[in-house]
Amino acid sequence: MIQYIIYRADITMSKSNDLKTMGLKATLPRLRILSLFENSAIQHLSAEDVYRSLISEGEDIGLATVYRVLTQFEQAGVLKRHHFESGKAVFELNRGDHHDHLVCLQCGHVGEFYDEEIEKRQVKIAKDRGFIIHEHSLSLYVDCVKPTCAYRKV
Amino acid sequence: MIQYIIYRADITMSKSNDLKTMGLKATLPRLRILSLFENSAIQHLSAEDVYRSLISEGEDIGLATVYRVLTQFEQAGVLKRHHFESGKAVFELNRGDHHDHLVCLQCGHVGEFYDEEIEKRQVKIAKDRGFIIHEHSLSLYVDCVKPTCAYRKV
DNA sequence: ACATTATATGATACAGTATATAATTTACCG
DNA sequence: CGGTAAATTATATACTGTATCATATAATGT
Repeated sequence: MIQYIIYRADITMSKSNDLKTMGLKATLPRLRILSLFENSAIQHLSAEDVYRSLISEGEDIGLATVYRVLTQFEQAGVLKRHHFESGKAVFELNRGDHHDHLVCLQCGHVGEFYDEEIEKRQVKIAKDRGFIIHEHSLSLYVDCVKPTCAYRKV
Repeated sequence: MIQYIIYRADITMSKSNDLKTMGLKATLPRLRILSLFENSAIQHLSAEDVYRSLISEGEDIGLATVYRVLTQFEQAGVLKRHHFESGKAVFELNRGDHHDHLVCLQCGHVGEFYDEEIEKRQVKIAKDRGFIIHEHSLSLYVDCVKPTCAYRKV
């Protein structure tokens, strides 16, 4: 019992200010979800992934809450939402940078890359057609050829 | 009555061989859907778009059939399926070329572009990381600045 | 042409992802 | 602490898409 109090206090100490500065109450589900993204080895998680992960840790959290919090975090700029070909949205921590994705069709692993030249040409292509780029989505769907391809299936 | 026969015969004449060469029976729903994509001013249509369009033309078609036929056409290489941010899949005629998309967030209009340099760099990026590109998806989400932005909302 | 046979269709039920509702619980602040 | 406003939970409900199965249709052989 005492350990639980300490654990919870620890999380609250380190993260509640982050939540408050984005205008959100520092509730336990929000702290748990934020911690999960910061500590998980897997960067890209679906709502279902988050839900299952917290349930398996013994948290009493609802799926609706997960969806709601993920959307709030996205709006607050803490998470980024991506739509890959799976049909379900995946989320990752927004570390301030921009990058595109490289998704292995064999193992589901999601890698990241950034190419200055591609970025420039995208802006030019849109501009030449009379548009202003709001955002873009570039995903390369690949087949691993490395023996290291043994990641968890997303 | 004679006009109807002529119309139907006309479609059957021109398109049924196309369907047969892909191992599909030349049924009326398939001919209708193929015609729709070939004649529609809007290139990118969702399953719901196709269904509504055919219903409004007086066709007695089921939504399940539309989904089934669209998937068959995709597998046969007649259509290409895309997942934009809307969450629902859209289809377009596969004219053999490759192109990427430029989606206006204001009006939903979908434009196309192709950039040789971007294509090359994508291949190189994947190769450098030990992957072979299977396919890729690049979509620019833009805000129209042209007064001509008055297309139908997707 | 017609009958046969294999396939396709369409209504419905169902699966999966995501959101809306409303009663209960929780966090915040004096 | 205690009051209040907001968040959570479970449930119901959208919405996209697929599976099922009885009926209808197209291709094939005579």
